Amino acid sequence: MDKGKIAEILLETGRLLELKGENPFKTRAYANAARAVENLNEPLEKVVAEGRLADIKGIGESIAKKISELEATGKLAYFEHLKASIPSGLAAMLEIPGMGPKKIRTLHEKLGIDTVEKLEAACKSGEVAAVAGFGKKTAQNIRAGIERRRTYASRHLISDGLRVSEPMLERLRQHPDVIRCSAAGSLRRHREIIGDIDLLASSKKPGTVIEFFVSQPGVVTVTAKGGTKASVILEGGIQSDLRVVSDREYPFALMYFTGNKEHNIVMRQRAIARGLRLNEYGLFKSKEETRDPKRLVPCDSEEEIFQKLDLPFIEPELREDMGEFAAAEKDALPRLIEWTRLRGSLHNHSTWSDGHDRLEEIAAFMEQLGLQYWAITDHSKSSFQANGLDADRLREQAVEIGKINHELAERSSQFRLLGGIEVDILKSGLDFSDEILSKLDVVVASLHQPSNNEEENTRRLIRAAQNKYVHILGHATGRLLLEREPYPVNVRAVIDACAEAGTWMELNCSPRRFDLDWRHWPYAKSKGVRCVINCDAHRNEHAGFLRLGAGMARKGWLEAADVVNTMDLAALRKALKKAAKGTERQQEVGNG
DNA sequence: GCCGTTTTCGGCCCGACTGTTTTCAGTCG
Repeated sequence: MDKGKIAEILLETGRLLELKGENPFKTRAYANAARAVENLNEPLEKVVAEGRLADIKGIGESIAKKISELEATGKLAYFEHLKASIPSGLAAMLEIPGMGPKKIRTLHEKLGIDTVEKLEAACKSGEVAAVAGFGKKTAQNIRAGIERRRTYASRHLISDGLRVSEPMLERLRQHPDVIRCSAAGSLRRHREIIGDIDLLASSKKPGTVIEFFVSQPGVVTVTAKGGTKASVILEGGIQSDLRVVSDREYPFALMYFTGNKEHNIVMRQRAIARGLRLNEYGLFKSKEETRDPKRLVPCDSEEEIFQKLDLPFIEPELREDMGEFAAAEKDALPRLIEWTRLRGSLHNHSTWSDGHDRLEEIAAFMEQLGLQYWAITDHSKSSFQANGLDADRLREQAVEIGKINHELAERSSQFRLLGGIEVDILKSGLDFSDEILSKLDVVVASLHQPSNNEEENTRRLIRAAQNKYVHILGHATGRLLLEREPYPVNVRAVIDACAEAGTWMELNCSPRRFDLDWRHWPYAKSKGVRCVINCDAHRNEHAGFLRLGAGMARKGWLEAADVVNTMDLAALRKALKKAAKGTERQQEVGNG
């Protein structure tokens, strides 16, 4: 059983225990253990086999046993019993905003409510409002919550979040009473999926800023409004929370609300270990929780707060409690890539297959953006639904690209199109022969018709990676965020194969993909696999994905040197001569 | 249920907001 599934079961176990009214620290222990499993940096079966489970922080004797059982049998008796003892509808109710384990339990005990439908009916009939501790308002809110959940998903692509948050921030910035403001939370950490948009502002007049915020265009509903905090639902269904603090508190609040939760806990513990106390209002010289300004250790920026806790600045993207503290202690934090270092994209489409823009339009647009190169890698013939190219059309396209490049050269432009293909990885091998592939500038190999069999998919990808004319493995797991799970594949084995063959891996920066996932990049990097941040552009505006992709690469701890398309055109052309790469390797061996 | 270079028992991050209370519980982040 893979670790993702095991983590899921542990998480679910914790949730069920919550519904049972278990000690909250016990329920949290399951969530922590799930996280520890998820973030494990080596094969779970190896850790289990060597009896080292309980050595992992967050996993003790009891949960170690449960993980072993899951690993060995694929089942957990404890979990099955637990699940059978709790109506499945109760767990579903946890998803309703405002409904926590206590309320769910109360309603279940008092009214026998065990499904969302019954809950809705009981709210309507007034039964819920009559229960002690509940009231009309609560019943109303529950109904609204159910309704809202039906209308809007509570998870959103980061691109959707940025689209509404950036103009909102811009308006806040221009408000005369706003001193500083920023996105915080998962958006600032650049998670691929966000639940809501957290915004933070500093002001001497928080009330006016809150009023301004809730009256913004695009605000559909105000769900909460106080003196320093408000929550709204924006058009499109994204929730946005604004907190307003004093400017002195701002850096502390920014740090606090950027999180993530686990990162913050470590920060607080570091403060406590130094006889200090950290919260969203400040860093205080006190052993007790306090907001006493006389005890404040003043800090103007997040940098200073980190400094006071003996740490270098940790970039928001790294604040996931996934090794950033250990790296910071060793002064080994990466110098993260900046998106402005990117010179082009090596996987894109045109009207020759399923893209929106013509070659000359693409060249003009990308040149204008100041990029140095843009590879045209349309689909290969087996992707007939995408109007894939056969060998003849591929040749014709190469001629067209040649003409455009010739014109560019004539007027001394530094920009060039590169010719290539996104070749399908079929069951039988690649969709084009080596002979054809060998003539192209850029070959991206992608699996578009995966099987349900992990070994088969893995084998196909590895074979493609080993082909000496394949430069890049495209979107290696095939996931579509919020739409489609990745196909089953042993990602580590594929990474290992790419490392071995010197094949680059794509970080597909379409916001629906972000594939390979940022969580895999530290491993890929450790193996020496280089990353290509590719737009997979189907229209010119998709060039903007480069910025999002760089954000994801940052989350994956990547530096400019790890990313192929930070190279200038001349260096890239050299690197693309994959046959030459093989030669280089041989030479290295020969020389070594 | 986990954890410990002051601890193998007694902690475990903590404040804002809401609604139902009139001093607090539940939820959320």
